[in-house]
Amino acid sequence: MQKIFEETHKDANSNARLGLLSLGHGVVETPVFMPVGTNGTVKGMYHQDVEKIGYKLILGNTYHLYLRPGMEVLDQFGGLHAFSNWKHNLLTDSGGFQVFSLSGLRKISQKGVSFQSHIDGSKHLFTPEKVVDIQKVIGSDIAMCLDVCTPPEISLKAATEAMHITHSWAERAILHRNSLGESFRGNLFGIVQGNFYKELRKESAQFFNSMEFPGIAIGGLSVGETKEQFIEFLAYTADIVTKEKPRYVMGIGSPDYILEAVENGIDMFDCVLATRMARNGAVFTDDGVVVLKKAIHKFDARPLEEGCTCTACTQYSRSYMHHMVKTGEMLGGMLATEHNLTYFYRLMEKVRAAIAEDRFSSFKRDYLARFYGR
RNA sequence: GGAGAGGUUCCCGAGCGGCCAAAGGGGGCAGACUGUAAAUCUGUUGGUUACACCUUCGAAGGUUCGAAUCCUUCUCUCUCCA
Repeated sequence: MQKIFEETHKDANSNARLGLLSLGHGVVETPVFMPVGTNGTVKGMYHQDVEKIGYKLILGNTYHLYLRPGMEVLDQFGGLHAFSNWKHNLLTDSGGFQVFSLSGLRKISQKGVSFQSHIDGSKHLFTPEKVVDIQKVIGSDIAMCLDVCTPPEISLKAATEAMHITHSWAERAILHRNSLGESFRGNLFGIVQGNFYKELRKESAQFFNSMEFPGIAIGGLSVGETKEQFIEFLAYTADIVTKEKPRYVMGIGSPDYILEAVENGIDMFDCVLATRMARNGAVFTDDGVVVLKKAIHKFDARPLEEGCTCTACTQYSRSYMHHMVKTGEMLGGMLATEHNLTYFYRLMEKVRAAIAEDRFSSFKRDYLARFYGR
């Protein structure tokens, strides 16, 4: 197994760390936030602008891309990089989360997960092997194992069963990856599950520590639990997952969740929040979230955030952004998305600088105090 | 001048004797959004001393136990004919 991660600095007063993640389409500095581009596009953004902000690693989604445009199209174009003209790294989620969020349409068995398309209702089966195959065609630099993600407050029995299926699927995914040899060029990551039971989290983390995965994700968080639960289980799980490999918490977040993860030594995270909230008219700033549709911005000539380099902040006022949002113009969502992605990129730059200077914990405390207006 | 249609809560618009403070949109306001079935969804939108009362369906008067709904007059708008 090839080593793709190198820790370059460890914060003196917390578990936060800096690292370099070497992937098929370039090196990525960690901790890193990855924008989500489910359908081969970060909604509302040109790839060139995502790149210009500085992002070198974005997400795609196996489930969505498999349904549309389908494997034949992606195969013809030689993968998603060429098809979507994205020159940097791609991480694809396995569809495990869709298995969870589209739960009304799916059925899980030891064999795999059968589900109905949310688009046309057609029936499909995902097995751990098939999901590896799909991500091979997509050309993912990081591919995720098919897993079973579960919501909070399920029984120990149900959580155990879901975890065991996740583990057996991981073993099969590894075997299948190995059988593909050189033709599978991505890095297959395992996903720790275990719901909100510490004994299961421990078992799952140890299981994945022992497996031949180049990176490990902590899954099953940010699925509807309280923030206290999130913090508790993040810290507990992160403490057990090996520090030799890149560690990825899936599906976060907001600045508080991200900083919490970084403090626990997490290297990677992705979230739709930045882009979705932008499309719904809310932008992030160091002073908190600004809801653009509010009348308070109607005559405000200031930019969204002083000093921000994005298009909205350098060329338009809050008043204009308010107008864009109120009128439902496409440009509003586009500008807000670019702003939010710029915001999160700069936040991560500040995070990395703080770690480099061994002051992450105070940075986190001060940042959140300002963000939440205290 | 003649004939017809119509004036409903911020706007459009349903209602055509009681279940109407009045459907449904829109707009406004508030909230949610965390491995994207989301440029989406939810709540709220006359007043108050609030499981009740008050004011409200162009205006005034009338019929009725009861009227946004029926009658009379007035007023305004629109369409057609002169």
